Amino acid sequence: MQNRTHTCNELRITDVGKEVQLSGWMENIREVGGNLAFIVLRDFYGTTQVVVEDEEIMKKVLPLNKESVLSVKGIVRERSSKNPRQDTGDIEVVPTSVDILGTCRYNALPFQINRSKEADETMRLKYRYLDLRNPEVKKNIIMRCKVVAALRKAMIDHDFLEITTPILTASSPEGARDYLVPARKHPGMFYALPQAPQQFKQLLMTSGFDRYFQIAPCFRDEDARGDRSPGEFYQLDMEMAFASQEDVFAILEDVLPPIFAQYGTYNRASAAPFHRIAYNDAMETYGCDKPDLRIDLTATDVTDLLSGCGFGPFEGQVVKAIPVTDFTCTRKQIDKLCADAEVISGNKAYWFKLDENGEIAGGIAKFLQEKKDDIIAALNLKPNTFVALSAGKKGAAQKTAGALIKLLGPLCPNHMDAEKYEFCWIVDFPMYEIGEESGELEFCHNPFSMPNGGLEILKKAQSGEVDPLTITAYQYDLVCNGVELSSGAVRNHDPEIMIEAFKLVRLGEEDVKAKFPAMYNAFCYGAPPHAGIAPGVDRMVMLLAAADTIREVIPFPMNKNAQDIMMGAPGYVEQKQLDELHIACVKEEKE
RNA sequence: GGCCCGGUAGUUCAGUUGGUUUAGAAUGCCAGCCUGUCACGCUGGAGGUCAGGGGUUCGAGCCCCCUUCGGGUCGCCA
Repeated sequence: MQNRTHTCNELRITDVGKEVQLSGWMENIREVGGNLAFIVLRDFYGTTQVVVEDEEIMKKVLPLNKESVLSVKGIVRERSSKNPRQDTGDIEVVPTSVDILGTCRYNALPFQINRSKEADETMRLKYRYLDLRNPEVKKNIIMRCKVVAALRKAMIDHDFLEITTPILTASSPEGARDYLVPARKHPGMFYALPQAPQQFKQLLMTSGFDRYFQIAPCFRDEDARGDRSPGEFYQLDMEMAFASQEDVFAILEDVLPPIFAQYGTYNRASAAPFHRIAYNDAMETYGCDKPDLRIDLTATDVTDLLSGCGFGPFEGQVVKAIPVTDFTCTRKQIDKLCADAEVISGNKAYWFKLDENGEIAGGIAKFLQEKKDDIIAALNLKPNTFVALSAGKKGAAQKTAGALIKLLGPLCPNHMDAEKYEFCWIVDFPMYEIGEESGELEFCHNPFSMPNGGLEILKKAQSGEVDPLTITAYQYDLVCNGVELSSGAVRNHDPEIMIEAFKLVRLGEEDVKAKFPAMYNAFCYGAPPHAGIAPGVDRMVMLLAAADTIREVIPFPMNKNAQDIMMGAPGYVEQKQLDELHIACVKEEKE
């Protein structure tokens, strides 16, 4: 049975007189008196007005609840009063018959469809199928589909093959917490859902595939954030054989800007080559490893100048200063800025101003008067400049400065050109760090990256000639507007270098073999140099949609506590299922 | 797990140092009226365990404590 001849966004003045059939949801019915009512019929494509003048049809539709699904057969007629704000606003359909295809049994919905974005998020997620009826909400999902299609096309055009990799795989010993799946045929054993197809894609390189990509689902059992959905997310995962860092950069610099410019809320995106900032420089200058380059503010180290100025919290600490010229914010905004920075970073923020007369005033000014001239010279201050300050151990001072910069940007429109996409590469990540808990040398990121300097530099570190903390890796992040889109690396494909890299963190060949058996063994059979990266699809779409949270661009998102309250996941299962899986649940003991 | 913010009609919110009849508004819902609406309009109506529990007080939506739920953030995210 055919339900429609046209969609609800198709009929125009040129269709007047045609006999048509439309189907969709009854978004609204306006009964204006006598025997006259107007129905707004909505489908995926848009809305069309149906005018009810017939008594029989009126009797049929008036008792219906809004959001019931109708099929309307009728004649297209020119409206006597047109609506220029509606695509189909020149016409209306006069029904000859109305069929009810799906009744909405409730006259009170959990929220009004076209205002669902204002509703409580828990309600939206519980009734996501109603939330998604809102064209404003649906829009982001449609855009996501188009972006994914464009990414796929661009990658295929660059001679990448999309290859799917297993979802049920082995638990990996490092990184995030795994989602485990019990193995029915192997009591006590578990599969894990992949945190990323990392090892598989490197094995594909070892297999001789030259260019791989995949819109890959990734699963990590970690807590949520506004830009991090719990449980699962998608990456544009890619890897290239015989490739350098430059080759990877060139691909993404070619693939991403056109897609951002075409689909983004803002139509400007940085052109190739993207800015490159060394990790240590980013931390010094922007106070974070994902700077928002739309903001032109930077932090300056003023430790030598201010740590001994007499202000207690600066005593013996690293001090960072962020000058903001032509500052116009109120005292109230400054207080909020400092309070917000403290919430975000966990450290207090301080400030002073160089007022219109060139005097140091406000905030901690009284501790600075003695060194006024030095301060003005060091920071090159002009009148009407606000200076935000942070202090603490190096990391804490940087982090607070980073929080201040990201808060100051939106507060000072003259220091932020917000309506564009500004990409940058963060490069030269340190290979090793001193672990906070262990106090010993550990891998800073992942152990698969190629150290800058290769085998030689590792051997020098081993012999004490070189400080291992100064070794950098061919590891890079792609950042856009302060959002980390992606991490990637030139991989360590040489078993000898791998063993040497592990030696520095007190692990031997046996440990490498035990942790990454497939990859290590594969590399022993001749592996090509290779490099790759994996931009997060959800985060890209979030940026493109200028959405407040990542949940706005995921069709069926989970809540912060990793629950799908619509489906009831996670949920209890039948005892029989547990028995088959050899699982006995221990009741959680409450203290 | 720590810290911060929040929970008041179906929904979004207001609610004054703690004190005025029946805790308000908007929207939605229900009823009546309305022949060109398009956020239709007009009149009327229903709708509340002020998240739950305990405390302070002559008196608590408001102050204190506990619990719970939600959001943000830190930890965490090779």
